[in-house]
Amino acid sequence: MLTIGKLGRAAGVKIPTIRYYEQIGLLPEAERSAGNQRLYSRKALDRLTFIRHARGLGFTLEAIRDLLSLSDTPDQPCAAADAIAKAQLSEIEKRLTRLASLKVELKRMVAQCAGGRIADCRVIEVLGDHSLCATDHDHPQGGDSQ
Amino acid sequence: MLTIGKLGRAAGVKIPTIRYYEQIGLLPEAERSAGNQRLYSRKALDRLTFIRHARGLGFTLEAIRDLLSLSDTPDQPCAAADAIAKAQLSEIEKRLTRLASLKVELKRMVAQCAGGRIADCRVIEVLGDHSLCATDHDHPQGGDSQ
DNA sequence: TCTTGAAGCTACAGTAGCTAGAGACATTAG
DNA sequence: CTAATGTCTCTAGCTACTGTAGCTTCAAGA
Ligand SMILES: [Zn+2]
Ligand SMILES: [Zn+2]
Ligand SMILES: [Zn+2]
Ligand SMILES: [Zn+2]
Repeated sequence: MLTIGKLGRAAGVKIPTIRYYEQIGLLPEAERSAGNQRLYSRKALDRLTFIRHARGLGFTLEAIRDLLSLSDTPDQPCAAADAIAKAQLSEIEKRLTRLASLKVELKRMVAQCAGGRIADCRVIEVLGDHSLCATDHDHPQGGDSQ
Repeated sequence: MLTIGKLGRAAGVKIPTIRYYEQIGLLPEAERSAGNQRLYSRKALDRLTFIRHARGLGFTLEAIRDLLSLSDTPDQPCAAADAIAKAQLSEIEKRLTRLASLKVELKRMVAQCAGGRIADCRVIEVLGDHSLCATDHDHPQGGDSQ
């Protein structure tokens, strides 16, 4: 059995994060020692490692919750899991597209500035007027992350 | 003078967002009508448009705050503004790199699954074991967005 | 056995950038 | 004048944590 600190080091997850995952029900409530400290099994380490890896790939905690519950029913078909992964892939692709166009715009902006006074700064000018942009680079409404 | 609704429509910003920007001091406190409703000048519209455009390019509100205060001193050299833009560009480039490697991993995962039972699902398997990944795609610590 | 320092506990507050809702007041078109 | 729409303040909520305060417990050395 591992203490929370060892579990955290083993999985690469910070202690408060582990407690947070327990609090939101992503990890089951840990067993406790006589002195009320959390104790974790090997299985808990696997689960946390799964979570950490999925987070590293950008999945939301909600998606991870679903994936974990799917992985508890190994005989079911995996279509649902695959669908979650595909959705994540397309989300990432969407963000990539958007970031690529932001990059183009920012590069243009920075390159066009001659470096004089603020009054003549192309950066400030372009920020004030989208019609000076080359692309549409639309504003997103719902953003999650990384 | 514009009411908050007209200002919002003109700039493409939702009403609560405008009030939020005022609350955090990104927009100055608006003048009020006899009936206590906010009234905005053309200048306020320009400022909000600037904010919205910069947000659309992924700048944080803090960066925008700095850019706005720089643009109030038109005779200063623009190096500071350019530095903010360059920092934003490199942030975007960092995210692009990361997202590109996530995309590779996710594509691989999805492609390798033959679509059987969960027990044999490549998606679930890879999520549980990073050594099955082709790249490092490191977990970030501080994520902001889009 | 005693002591000390590290590790763990709970609970709450804070981060970014909004968004949504309740319940009251203002403005405007017909 | 009335009804519909717009706006007001205030509060709480979202994601995924992170940090703090003020305690208790544990492990190792003397
Ligand atoms: Zn410049
Ligand atoms: Zn633009
Ligand atoms: Zn599968
Ligand atoms: Zn991996």
